[in-house]
Amino acid sequence: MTKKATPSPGAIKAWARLMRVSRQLMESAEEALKAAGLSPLAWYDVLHELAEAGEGGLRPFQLIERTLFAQYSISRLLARLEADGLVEKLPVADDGRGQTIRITANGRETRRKMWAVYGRSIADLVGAKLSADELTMVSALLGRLRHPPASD
Amino acid sequence: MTKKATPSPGAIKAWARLMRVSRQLMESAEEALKAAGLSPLAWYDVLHELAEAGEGGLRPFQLIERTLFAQYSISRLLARLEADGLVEKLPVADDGRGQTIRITANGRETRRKMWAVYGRSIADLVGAKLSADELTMVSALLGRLRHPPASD
DNA sequence: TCTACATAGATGCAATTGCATTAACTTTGG
DNA sequence: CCAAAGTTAATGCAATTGCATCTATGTAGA
Repeated sequence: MTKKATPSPGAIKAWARLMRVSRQLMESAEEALKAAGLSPLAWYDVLHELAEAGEGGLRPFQLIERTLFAQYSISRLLARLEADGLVEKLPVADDGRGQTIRITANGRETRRKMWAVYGRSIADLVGAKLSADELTMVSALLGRLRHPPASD
Repeated sequence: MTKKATPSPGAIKAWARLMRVSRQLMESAEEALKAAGLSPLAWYDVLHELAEAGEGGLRPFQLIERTLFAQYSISRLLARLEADGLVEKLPVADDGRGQTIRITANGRETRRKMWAVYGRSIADLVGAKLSADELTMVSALLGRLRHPPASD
């Protein structure tokens, strides 16, 4: 009998804090971007992955794995990013179904501008609130909650 | 010069973990409810607040304060809950604009059923992953991130 | 009292999301 | 080589969300 149907008060509190705080912080960051006239966080996430991927770009399904967005969500997000000239879609040599998404110079510039605001939000909302050790501890503890228990 | 434009690597990592883990866990819980043929988490949040409030009920604006949902979101959610017979709307004696929302017996029952599933998710996803001390630590650290820095 | 302003809650409309399906390939197994 | 099954990405349509506004009521000050 290791399965508990009802969580401990400590677990409930940790859960509640996690849900509430993450939502609040996310909204604060989102708000800051909007106030600066920039695009939503989801755009940043994708541009960030693409920037890290470099010239080789990424396939949409790889973006799905990395960002955890839904397939249709990525499909539409990429359509908007392309319409805005932030990414380009290239055919894939050995797979006629697929495409490779590559960030454009314009996309990199947009990402840079977004980071100026987003990074400051992170610094203000998290960096300024906890010490380096505490940050490490939070990361480690949250890491143990990953579901399924894997990857970074 | 205490304002940092760029967050430390530790802050970035903690932020990323927080956003990713909270989303994953939320989705897992949401999925479990759906798989059990139950309503979404937002319904639970509201029913929970109303159940705690007791016979006196709560005004919609109080629900907004407690749940952090948007005004229009609460307005529509309550309309659906009422349509399902889970809550009832009562006029307020001394304020003709307002109403008091009270949970019904049916609503309490629905909340109970949802908790059976939701509680198990919390136990599995959080309670089973960290010790009591670690849970306390997570709650404390996350508590320091509340924004604005206040209330429980 | 009357006007100006504030607060409570609902809602029209456009944009976004989620679900289910589809179209266009690829791969596998006979 | 062919049929069946799998993968990749897009999309029609309904439901939900977000924004801005609106109605109704309450409050404060001239």
